[in-house]
Amino acid sequence: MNADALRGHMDALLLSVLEREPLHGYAIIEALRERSGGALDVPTGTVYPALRRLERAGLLAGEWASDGGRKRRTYRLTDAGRKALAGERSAWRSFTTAIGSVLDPLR
Amino acid sequence: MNADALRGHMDALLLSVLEREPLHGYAIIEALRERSGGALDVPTGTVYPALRRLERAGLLAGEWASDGGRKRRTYRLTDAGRKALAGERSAWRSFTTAIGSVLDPLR
DNA sequence: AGTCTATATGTAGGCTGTCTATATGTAGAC
DNA sequence: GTCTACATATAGACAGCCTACATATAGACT
Repeated sequence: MNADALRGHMDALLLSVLEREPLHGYAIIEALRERSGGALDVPTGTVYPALRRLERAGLLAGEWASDGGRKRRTYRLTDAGRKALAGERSAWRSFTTAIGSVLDPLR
Repeated sequence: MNADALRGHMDALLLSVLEREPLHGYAIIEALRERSGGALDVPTGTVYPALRRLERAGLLAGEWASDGGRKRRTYRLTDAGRKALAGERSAWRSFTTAIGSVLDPLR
């Protein structure tokens, strides 16, 4: 997976994986890997800053929790985040349609 | 169309639009707009440097031509470019499958 | 006791490709 | 003589993803 290709789609991925249940960063990385069948292996240096960014933007709400001695920051979708996710899904469809119409010789 | 979303897919678009026939930069921009039904309106400041980059990489071959007083630089796919296009198409499919598997709730 | 792996978060700095803004010039319509 | 379409190009800004590094706990294994 080319790194640049992910640009601008990271937000959609993070919001989407948090749609069903709140998760902490490490679990999000695993969820992305599992859901994509191993294709998406996003480095921590990408995910943690992105989560903070989405939190600052009000799309996620983060909260510290403890599991034994380990500290986790669990994120959940806010209402604004849920709306943003709908927008991201719609944008994704437009995007794939547009690129596909150029790339796909059948259309 | 979000600018960042295009990142890493510009090469595929340019190679693809040049697959059938050689075109010059301005015509490429129009072709992208037409093929995508207006969704793709790529600025000149993106296309011209990208074409030069692809030429440097050996995927395109450019040649100056004149139509009356107007000078055009027409680009055609090289053999390497044709191979690269096949790779880009394959990468595009993997990419949409991966993102789709996370974004699309039906899967 | 020491090492290793998995779990868990985070930052600094680099890279690179897309964008905005600007510059230059021809052709043709009005 | 002005406006729009055609045509190419560059400088600099910007954003976000990456690599590399730093830190720490838990548990297994030797």
